[in-house]
Amino acid sequence: MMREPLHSKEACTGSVNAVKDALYALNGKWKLPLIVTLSGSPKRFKDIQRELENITPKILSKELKELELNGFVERKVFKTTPVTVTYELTPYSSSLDKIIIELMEWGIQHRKHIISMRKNEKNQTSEVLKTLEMLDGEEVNVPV
Amino acid sequence: MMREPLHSKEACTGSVNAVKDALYALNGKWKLPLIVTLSGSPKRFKDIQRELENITPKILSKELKELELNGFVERKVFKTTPVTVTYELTPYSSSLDKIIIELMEWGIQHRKHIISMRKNEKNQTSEVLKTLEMLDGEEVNVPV
DNA sequence: GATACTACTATCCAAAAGGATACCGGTATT
DNA sequence: AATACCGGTATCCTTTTGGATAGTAGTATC
Repeated sequence: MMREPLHSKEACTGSVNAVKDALYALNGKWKLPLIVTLSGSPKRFKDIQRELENITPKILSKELKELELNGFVERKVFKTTPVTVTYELTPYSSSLDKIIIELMEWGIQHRKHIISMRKNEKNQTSEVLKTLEMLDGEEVNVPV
Repeated sequence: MMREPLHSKEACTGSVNAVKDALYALNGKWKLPLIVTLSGSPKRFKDIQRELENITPKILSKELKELELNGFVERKVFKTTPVTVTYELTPYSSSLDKIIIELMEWGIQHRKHIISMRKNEKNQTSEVLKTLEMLDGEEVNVPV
């Protein structure tokens, strides 16, 4: 299996960093669920907490700040009494749509690929079996 | 800013998981650099270690196993004396090309976006300034 | 006046990821 | 016989990430 080295070592460091930046923007346990939640409509802090069960206020606060700094979410404060704070997706957040859809499609086919790899392999190590357990459960990817 | 909720809560959990699977496959500090390294040519364990400076054998071993379990890398043992072990990308690993390129392009434009956001903002919190320090340095994304 | 709701922050803690260092069995070299 | 290279493991430690729990200031409700 040979391919063009596409990347000279020097030139490609920047590309790797760009990919890392992109991955980092979506990384962590809650960013995707948060984006999905807000894609419905703007929501208030407590509403998000209720919708994403199990997220603690500390984590929610941190994740919202990160999304805001990345320009995906705007925080709006209304001077009602008491104040109302809403979080909503920005137009810029739509720039994520394409890569999210691509990642989703790839993820779906990858699950299928892993399952078919499993069936074709006769000699499986225990690690591979661990993967397979995870396949039947929630996670697909690499085992511990 | 309103958008179609694209996702009913129930239907979309699966999609979120698919995206998470995809992100997980590329995640961690070394997977991308490893894939890039092997995209040049198959390499032996020690050769990879030399090319990716600072990776310890324990981490390299772990990462290679994960890439192998995901079907991106094939480990080949040759019965020379002493044995020679090579790692090479599989044809299946090419399925990553598209999303890697998209992530790269998005990452590049995101860096520009963040920089221009910085210039347009007058009132920056200290957290935002932290981001900006990182902009001048190596990392782009979300601050601490 | 007591309780409750909102939008958080503070402190402490656990799990996961990553790394430093040392070592192993096998072979080859001098 | 001593040293060096290969392909890793084993053990321990640090950093990062995420979470549990409690509390805060302000307002409103009963």
